[in-house]
Amino acid sequence: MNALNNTSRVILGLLHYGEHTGYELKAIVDDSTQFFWAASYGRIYPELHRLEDQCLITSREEPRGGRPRRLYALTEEGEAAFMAWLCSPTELTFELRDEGFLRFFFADVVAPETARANLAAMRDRHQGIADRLRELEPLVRDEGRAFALLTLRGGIELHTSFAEWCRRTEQEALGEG
Amino acid sequence: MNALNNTSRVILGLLHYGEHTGYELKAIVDDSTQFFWAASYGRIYPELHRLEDQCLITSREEPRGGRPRRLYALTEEGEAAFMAWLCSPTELTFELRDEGFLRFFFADVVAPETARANLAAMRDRHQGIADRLRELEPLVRDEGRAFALLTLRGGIELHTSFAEWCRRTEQEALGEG
DNA sequence: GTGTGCATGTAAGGAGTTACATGATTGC
DNA sequence: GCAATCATGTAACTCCTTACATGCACAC
Repeated sequence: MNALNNTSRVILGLLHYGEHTGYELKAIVDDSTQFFWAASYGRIYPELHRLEDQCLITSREEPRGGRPRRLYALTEEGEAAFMAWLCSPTELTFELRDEGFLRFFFADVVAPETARANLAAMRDRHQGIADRLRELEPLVRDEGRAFALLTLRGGIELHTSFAEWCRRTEQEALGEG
Repeated sequence: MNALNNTSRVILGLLHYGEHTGYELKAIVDDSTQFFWAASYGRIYPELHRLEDQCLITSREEPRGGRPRRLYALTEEGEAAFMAWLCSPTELTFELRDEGFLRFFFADVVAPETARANLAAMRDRHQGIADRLRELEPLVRDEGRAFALLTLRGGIELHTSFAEWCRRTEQEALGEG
């Protein structure tokens, strides 16, 4: 009973809804889980091979025109492993690495204008993510997966709060521009 | 002009305020930057050697009783590299990996009680972090570093918002317990 | 015929955690 | 005497990104 690693959790989850190629999985991740659970080609392809070796997924060739293409699907074992993960009561992974916060933490050291610029960059960053997520909203709504939509809205809300905190702190701690 | 890696940024930053051992650096990180910028012994010690090779820090032996102990301090170059990083206008690293969100994203698949349990675990997680940060507040306040305190309060606020979102979503999307 | 997108992969290297190994000191 | 804490480090391993390499299909 090996625990699923980061990339395999999202792969099995997405394959639960239907067959996909590695390329498609990457595109889906980039438009949905990206901001709280990223994945790169360099992990997706090797992980697909590994999961197939472990019989959690199967694949079949399904060329599009003359272009080779491989579709992956969950096996029963894969489905079981996915469900077991979804329902397991283990501690939830939470990892954050935020350079904006780190710079702000050290901002005693720099001039107020620099601190303000850092905070503004941080604010832009989070506002930018929130905006990008907001653009995704109609697409996700049309897909009809209620929890995917709620997750997206959660992300929008969190990044908006983050940006708000930056804005407020700029004013309260560093005076008005 | 090598860019500083993750661990070196926090090491140089902390050494700006004074000499420390690797062990102390780890303890300080665990009580301050931990939740947005973690570091482990397995990275700190090798990184201290590397930074010394690059002449960004120096060290001296300073045994406490018979117990060997090595104190590290910034060199001028190290100070300059730290300042350059603090003021550089580059894109800010922001990485998040949140298993609570990932599970919630897939919650269409499971029974509502399971979805609610996942959300409750997520809420507890963030409430727990917020509570831990709140405990740190008096300590950080006494240190007199205004931005460290503001950062801590930012963390408390963010994790509290996170927990609030969980609570609200539990009620709105999954009905009352 | 050319660029964009679809499609699959590997190689290299850095980042990061965990477990292990060692040993002194301090307080109970 | 024993446990907790101070203190330094390495080894093994996973994770992850980035860059590279390849090639077809389709629209302009």
